[in-house]
Amino acid sequence: MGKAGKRWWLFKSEPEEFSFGDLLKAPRKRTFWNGVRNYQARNLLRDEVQVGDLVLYYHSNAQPSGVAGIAEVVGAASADPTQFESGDYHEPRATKDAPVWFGVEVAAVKALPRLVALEELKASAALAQMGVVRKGNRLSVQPLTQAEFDEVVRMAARKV
DNA sequence: GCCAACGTTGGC
DNA sequence: GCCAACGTTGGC
Repeated sequence: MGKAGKRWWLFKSEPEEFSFGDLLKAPRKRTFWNGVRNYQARNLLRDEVQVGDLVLYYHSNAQPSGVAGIAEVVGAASADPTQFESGDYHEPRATKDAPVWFGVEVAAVKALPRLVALEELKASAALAQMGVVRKGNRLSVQPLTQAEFDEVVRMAARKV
């Protein structure tokens, strides 16, 4: 932990659950990124994602799926409160002293001028290594290179 | 709704 | 520790 320098990430969210538009409408355009229940994604949130990092906000299970906006990490990892509540996100093994699941606070930076669909991401040679275009990659928190992040932003600025 | 890909669980 | 069964993700 305690890395130097900004990093770049892609966070997936189903827009029916919480879209980028919902984030823009949220108080102070912020939300706590909760509900991650995958250990690899949790480890990234807990150990790697830092305040100041930039996030591509990806809509999954959407028509079409793709990158909708840019967000920024504004709060360091803390226990996901939903693990202590009853319901789908409850985690019986979690205690306040030893939480199992973590989240970070994110804030909307801006919507992209247009959604960059998964189909376009797949068609870009520059993005061939990006996790989301690779078959079977279901991680909801994925690291990006700065070049990948910048390329998606550039694509969004171009007409289709 | 289908199903491929992957993660998790649990019997042994 | 192996691995089959099961559950989930997410594109299509």
